[in-house]
Amino acid sequence: MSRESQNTRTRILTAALKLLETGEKTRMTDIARAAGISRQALYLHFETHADLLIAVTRHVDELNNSDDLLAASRAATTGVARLDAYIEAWGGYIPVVYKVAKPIMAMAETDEAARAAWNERMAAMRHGCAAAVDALVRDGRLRSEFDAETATDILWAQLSVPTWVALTEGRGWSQADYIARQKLIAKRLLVA
Amino acid sequence: MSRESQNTRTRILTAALKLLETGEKTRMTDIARAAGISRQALYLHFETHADLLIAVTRHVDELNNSDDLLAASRAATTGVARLDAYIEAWGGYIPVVYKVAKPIMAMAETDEAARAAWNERMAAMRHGCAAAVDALVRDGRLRSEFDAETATDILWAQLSVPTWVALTEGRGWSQADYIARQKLIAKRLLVA
DNA sequence: CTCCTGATTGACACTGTGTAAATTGACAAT
DNA sequence: ATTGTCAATTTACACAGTGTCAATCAGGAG
Repeated sequence: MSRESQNTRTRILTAALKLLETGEKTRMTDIARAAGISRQALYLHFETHADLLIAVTRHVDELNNSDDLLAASRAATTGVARLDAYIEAWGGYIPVVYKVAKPIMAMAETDEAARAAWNERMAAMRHGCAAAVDALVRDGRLRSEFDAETATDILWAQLSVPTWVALTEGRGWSQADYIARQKLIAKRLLVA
Repeated sequence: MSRESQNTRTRILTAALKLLETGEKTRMTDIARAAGISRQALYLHFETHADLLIAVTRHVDELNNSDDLLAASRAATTGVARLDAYIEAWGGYIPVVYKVAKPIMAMAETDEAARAAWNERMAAMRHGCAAAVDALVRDGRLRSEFDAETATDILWAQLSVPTWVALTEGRGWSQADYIARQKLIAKRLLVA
């Protein structure tokens, strides 16, 4: 809790983040070595491995002012503009958060805390989708074949991290391709 | 290789499949106990845990005559009919294969053999998507905003297992909803 | 000086995968 | 009936990684 321990905590988060970004292993041993402390000392700052990685994602959110991302799309006037802005914002943030999110997604299979943290994140993302869909509804421009909730589900799945991974890492889409095509897809699916 | 060992091998696969289908743990110990042999004896039949699970997926494919699934969509005359038939066939097969595929997907993060097996499966699935898109091209009904390869990528990502998981398990879509909506989505995205 | 706090070290428990050596058991050949 | 063979099996072990515990050290605040 002291100033000193805060520094160490930040040092750990920074070291772990660096490992994650360079794609290196992030076992407790590796993180400890990277942070210049003993493995056991990590447990003074974080309950478990999962808790540490979750804290890193929060740290990344802070470093990138992730809240500001939503502000941009909220500022849009029309529903269509808002949809575009949201895809631009979230789609651009995925590559930033992915390297940190990847081990958490993997852990989510077995670890309850990791699963909860990831679900929370996905719920927040769906919230953004719902806001865009609602804006379309207000403009009277949501396609009639889907109700608002179904449309939100579709957009949410379309913008999910696994889909991004499949198209960029799996199929070689550039980030620019990804954003441009997702905008096209979303408009075709949802906008009347 | 003997008749006897084939029986044991099949017994192991059957036991493992049953565990997977009931959602129980599938550590080597669990599979061995379910098959009525010692854990170590499993290694006489399968090199590693991953190899065993991969063999189970192949076993499932055989039990369900997975090749016949494609036959149905190949028989379709028009491109649109083929697209529908493919979504029906593959979309219906996902819940069958998912319970077995899930641990393989999880293992794919760390295990090379699991990753290769899963990638192969996804490549085969994409092949089916490509065939449907090509049929649309032949009919001159593929939307002009995407070329055939991009359209295939989009369909492939749309029909991916993670997307199915998100919409059914994550959002509560029934299997019937899933199939019907995916058909709508695919037609809207790809058919002129 | 003493107390407090964070960090360190070394040892250990636990889970799960994979390996090695010794043993069993069935069956065929003589 | 005896022996040899070979697959199948079991007991025991090695290894990696997480998390826990106890004893100790170093430095600053009172």
